[in-house]
Amino acid sequence: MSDRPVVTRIAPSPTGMMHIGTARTALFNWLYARHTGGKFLLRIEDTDRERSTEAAVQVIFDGLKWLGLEADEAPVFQFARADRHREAVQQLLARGAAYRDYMTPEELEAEREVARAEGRVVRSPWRDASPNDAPDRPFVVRLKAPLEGETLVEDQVKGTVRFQNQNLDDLVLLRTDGTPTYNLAVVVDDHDMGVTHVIRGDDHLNNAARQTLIYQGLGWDVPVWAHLPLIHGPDGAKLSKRHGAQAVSEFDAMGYLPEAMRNYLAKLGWGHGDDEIFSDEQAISWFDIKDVVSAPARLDWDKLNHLNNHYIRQAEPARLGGLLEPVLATRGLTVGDPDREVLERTIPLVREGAKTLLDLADAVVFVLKRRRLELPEKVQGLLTDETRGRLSRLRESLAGASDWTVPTLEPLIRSFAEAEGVGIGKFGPALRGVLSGGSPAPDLAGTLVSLGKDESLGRLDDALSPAA
RNA sequence: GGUCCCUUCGUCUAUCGGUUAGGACGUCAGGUUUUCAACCUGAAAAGAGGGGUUCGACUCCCCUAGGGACUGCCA
Repeated sequence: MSDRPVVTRIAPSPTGMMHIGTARTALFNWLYARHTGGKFLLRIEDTDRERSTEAAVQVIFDGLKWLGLEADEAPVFQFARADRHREAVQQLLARGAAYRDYMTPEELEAEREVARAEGRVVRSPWRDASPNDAPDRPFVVRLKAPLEGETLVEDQVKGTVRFQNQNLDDLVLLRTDGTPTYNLAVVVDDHDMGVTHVIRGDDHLNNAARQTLIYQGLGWDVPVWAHLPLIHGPDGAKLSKRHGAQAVSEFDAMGYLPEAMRNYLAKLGWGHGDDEIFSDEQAISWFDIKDVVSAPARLDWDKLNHLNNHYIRQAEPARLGGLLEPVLATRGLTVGDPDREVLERTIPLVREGAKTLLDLADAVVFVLKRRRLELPEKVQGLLTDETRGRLSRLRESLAGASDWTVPTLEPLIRSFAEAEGVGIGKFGPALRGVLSGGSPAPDLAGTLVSLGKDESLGRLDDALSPAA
């Protein structure tokens, strides 16, 4: 089976949000499939009928799409395959690898208590009962797992993990109502989908041993396992709401770029020497599950921000402008057609310090303001008679500028300051205030270029003339 | 309680028995400076503890401690 083409999968259950840990698991599966030239599949584990709404499923699609990790084939819905799962159970029953367990909930509860006290696993008395003794009451079907010996999980990241079979309980395969359980469904689906490598969260390492027993009961090949350590919050505890974010959609809403997320998530638990920033192509050519780190990693916002800043600086201004529009809309700023061009030339001048798209939006509001600007008191305070005089003289040299670019305006401002016999600090803050209305803005020449000649001179005139 | 996993700077990590234990983020100091950033230079900062194995352990083994997962007719 090792020379079959690689098939990986991500198998989230639709809970209404997509956990960032799921996103990283998807990334690793995707990277490995791409690296080996195999396939990356998606299965929706929607057997919990209460939680599995259409909207919850959509959240998963959206999350994967946003991350750029779309599956190579149409998704498989687990619930729809229940008949197939039951069929597998019939096979197990026929082979004597499973049995009907008639324990009542009360009996089970009691056994659980005793078992725990004795430090052993739950055992059903029906395990070895004759089929003739079957009472007429509801039953579950359990796997008849071996009582002795050991089960080995050959894990690509953890190494060989040994489990004593006496510590492995008889999994419920079919519930009283005849519906299949998770562990059964996973095994049957992975097998049917041709999954060769099961790459998933650490929390399933124990399940791997028990699922191995199901594979063996069915006489199927066991896939290659790879259990990834979980992502923890900055404090080392399991990542949850209070750490700022845990859902993919939240990272989107906070203004992170998908390529930054991919780079960051890839570095969380995997790495390639000293390389910190790398492209998808590089990650794909370098990635190997064997190089995944076996210790859990903590989410580090500073580092994510650093990477996001890098990718914001790399991105096409037009694309960033498009991404900014919905963000700006939440601030009540609509972007019209002429604004798009303005935005596109402004973004390169202000993006240096932006860690997120939210920061970028802040950096860009000055250019979207409409005249006449309201000047905050701080700015008005700067407009002394002396400074007004200076600004109006500057206005004249600006009006005569040969062209409206940074290379022209920058020296123009410098020589103006020289001619006035003062430092730029003498009028720069006032100029900026007048042009930006007190909002953050780039350096002076950049601000002028962003606004354009007409708008710049207009704002200057507004400030220098008495309010209407 | 039981089973299993994990443990290098604050954080993410490199090291595959022999290194001044490297890089990145962050931090601190300095520089640049018309705001906020960005940027440049430099610095501090790590092998959980204890036993082994070995000429030699961060690296291999054992124990302890700490953290985590699982222990459902949830997934």
